[in-house]
Amino acid sequence: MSAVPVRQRRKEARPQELLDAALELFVEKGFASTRAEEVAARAGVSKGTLYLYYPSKEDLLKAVIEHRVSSEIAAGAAEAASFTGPTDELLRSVVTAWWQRMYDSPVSGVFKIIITEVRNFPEIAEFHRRAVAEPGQQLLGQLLQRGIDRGEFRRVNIESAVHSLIFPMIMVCLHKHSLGACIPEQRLDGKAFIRDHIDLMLAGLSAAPRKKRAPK
Amino acid sequence: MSAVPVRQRRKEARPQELLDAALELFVEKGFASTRAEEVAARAGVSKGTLYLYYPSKEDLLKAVIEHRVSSEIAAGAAEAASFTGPTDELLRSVVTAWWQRMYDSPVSGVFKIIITEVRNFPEIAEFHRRAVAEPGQQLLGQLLQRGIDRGEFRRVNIESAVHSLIFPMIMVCLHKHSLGACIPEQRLDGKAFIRDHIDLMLAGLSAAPRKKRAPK
Amino acid sequence: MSAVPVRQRRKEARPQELLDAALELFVEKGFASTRAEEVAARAGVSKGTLYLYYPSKEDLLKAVIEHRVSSEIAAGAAEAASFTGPTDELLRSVVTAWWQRMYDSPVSGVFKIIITEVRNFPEIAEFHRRAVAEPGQQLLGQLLQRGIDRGEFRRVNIESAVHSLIFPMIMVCLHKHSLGACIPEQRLDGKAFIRDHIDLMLAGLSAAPRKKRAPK
Amino acid sequence: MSAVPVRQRRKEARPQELLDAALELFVEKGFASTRAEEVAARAGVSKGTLYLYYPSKEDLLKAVIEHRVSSEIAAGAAEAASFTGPTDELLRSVVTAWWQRMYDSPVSGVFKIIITEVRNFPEIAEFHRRAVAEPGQQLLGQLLQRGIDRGEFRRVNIESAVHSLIFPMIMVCLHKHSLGACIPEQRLDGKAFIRDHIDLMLAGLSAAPRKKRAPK
DNA sequence: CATGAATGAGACTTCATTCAT
DNA sequence: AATGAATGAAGTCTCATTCAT
Repeated sequence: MSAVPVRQRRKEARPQELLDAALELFVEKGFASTRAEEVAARAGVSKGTLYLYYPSKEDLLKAVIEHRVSSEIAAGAAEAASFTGPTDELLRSVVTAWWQRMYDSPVSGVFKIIITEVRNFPEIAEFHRRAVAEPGQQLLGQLLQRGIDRGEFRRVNIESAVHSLIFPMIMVCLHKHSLGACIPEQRLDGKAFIRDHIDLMLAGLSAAPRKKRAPK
Repeated sequence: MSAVPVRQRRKEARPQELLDAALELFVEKGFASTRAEEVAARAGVSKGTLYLYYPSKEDLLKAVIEHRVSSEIAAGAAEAASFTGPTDELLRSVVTAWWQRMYDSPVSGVFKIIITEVRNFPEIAEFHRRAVAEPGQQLLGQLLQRGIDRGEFRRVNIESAVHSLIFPMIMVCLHKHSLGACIPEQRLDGKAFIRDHIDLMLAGLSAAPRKKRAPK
Repeated sequence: MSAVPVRQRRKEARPQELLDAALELFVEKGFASTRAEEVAARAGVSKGTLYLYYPSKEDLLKAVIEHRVSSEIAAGAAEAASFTGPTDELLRSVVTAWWQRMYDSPVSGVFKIIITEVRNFPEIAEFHRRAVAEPGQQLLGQLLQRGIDRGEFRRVNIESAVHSLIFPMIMVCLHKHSLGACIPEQRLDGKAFIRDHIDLMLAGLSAAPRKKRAPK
Repeated sequence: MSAVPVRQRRKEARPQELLDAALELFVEKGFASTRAEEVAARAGVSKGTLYLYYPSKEDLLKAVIEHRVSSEIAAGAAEAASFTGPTDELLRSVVTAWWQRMYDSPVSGVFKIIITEVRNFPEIAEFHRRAVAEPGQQLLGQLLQRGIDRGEFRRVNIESAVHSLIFPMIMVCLHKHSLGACIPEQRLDGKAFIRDHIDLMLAGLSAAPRKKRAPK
């Protein structure tokens, strides 16, 4: 109701607001094509203010990538660890929920940024390995191992199976922020697809008697 | 006298050489971060010459994306159409070979460019739909349909299954040109993974008696 | 309760502290390359406080230049006026002491600032003429005139002789704050040089046929 | 007569023209207060062209300082070395001519730049030592030594005498580009002063009981 | 009085594009 | 056709100054 002061003072909220704005824009237009001033404008501050919080556009990029990603990854691991019951249920409920939260949040865009920018900023690779790849591989690997140990799954190559499981999940995130954002009519129904995908995976992993796999 | 001078001899190869150089660099550094002069330099010509063949950097980008992609996609379709024999063999041989050729060639990088740049150049989306998504969906959809029709596969949602099958293949291409190019030690063995992936898919698609899928 | 709080106690010292900090920094880095915030920081206050005392950076510069310079100049004049005795003694004692006090104090840096900044801030030229050049010329001119009048010195061009006398003194000040501050090993021994310089000047000014200079 | 082409091509002359423009401006306004675009404009080219020749403003500064300075210094040494005749003549003719050429040329401004910028760019100190201070000290030191050896001069401290001789010469150069450029009416007559200065120096150095100075 | 978050004009530098040769 | 010098719009970043607290 009262006039908003031209110069607000919200030091605590600023970094977060800037990161949110930067994430949106970096995902939308790419890092190099996003102007620092646009990020500031979307966060509702002036150009100079951005540089008060992040010493350079590159530092902003790194902050954007690291921000919230680790916690998102960790969140799923905790739930999965405490789960009791058949492993297919675990995949259908916990993993799906985990993916869904990621997909619905702006964090899903981070995959696009990482893929786009690793070769320009190799520190990102190290961050990805430490905060994304290894924990993810760990989490899902243990999950599959649990299914195998409990006799629910066949003895498959775990690393490959993890990739078969996870890659489509990432692709849906990438799609959401690339083609999916351009041609709405052909937007893929992420949720339905992931359900089908997990079903297909579970069918493929299932221990039930099946005929030969052709020997190599 | 007898030898045609090098410059002369290469004249008609120029556009191709420029496209190759541009593809490499756009994949490596991204479109916005690649300088026109770099492309020219990698193609062994001067900056001015680039503009003789492509009126702008953006036109060069479009030419790069369209170049060879359609033919790569079509190649697989032809072979698949003429294949006789069990569908799992078709997937294992033709599809794998098709992927492998793509993966080994620079064209694999086009996926990265498309994902990165669609939102900046929406014409790319249309091209992708027409030249990549629809033919690919068509090809693999028919392939799965064939398996179902022949009683080899279960009646799965074809669209979803196509995505489960194809997304990891694309992800491996993306990986090759992003993280895989940065951390060699964790480079994923594309060929082995795709073999495992197709096996897992086939297991999941297999018509063999299996227990219920939990109703939603 | 009895002790006045530090902040309080310093309040009236603020302008002085700011000038000292500014002098140091302007001499060290130059006016344009010194940030207002640096001056404030060196004076132990915040950026805003600086602007409480000086309305702009340029005003600060002018205050720095004018501060203490006039009094330094005047100091020598008073002592010289009251001196009785041979003029060479006057030069050796009073003038040397005057130079020494200047050289040892931060005021010596003002010469550098004046030379550097006059062309950007022409008011400085007028100040310099009024507060430095004319009094100095006056003081030393009278001193040389006294030597001539007393038959101690030859009839030289007084203006030139003043310059021959004073320019090296200024140069040593400039050197102290430029090259001398960078290459310590080649730092010139100001005091010894000024002694030798005055001896050489006196030898040149001397009216009488002279024997060799008194051994060290 | 004919229209000057908008885009001239004069690659060979450009660096020189840019250095001349930069020297003028750096001397006039100081390095930090001179905009790169001003330098370009004064050289008659656009901003971008400047960066075609010098990768940064700082590199331009270094090029400006090094340009022509060494050769100016060396020029005097050659003439002095070949001189035969009384040392006072040598000082009066060769050294004066050497100074005069320096003073009349834009190179005289380099002293101002060096003094102003050494502390910001310490590489300048090393350059100065190598290209200016040591050769100069060498040249004039030998000259004085020659006078002493020939019995023309007293046995003075050579280093100090060199400074007494040279510092006023430098000061006149500094003056020309600082105060002298601001208050024309009080512009010091450099040539006359240097003549008087050398006379005074020679009187001070002279070994013999001397009569009055030879009338001009 | 003092603070320091915020601003925005302005400086350095890059690079797509042009065009005389 | 090919070159590469030249341009200038545009982007990153700095910093003098303001002002709400």
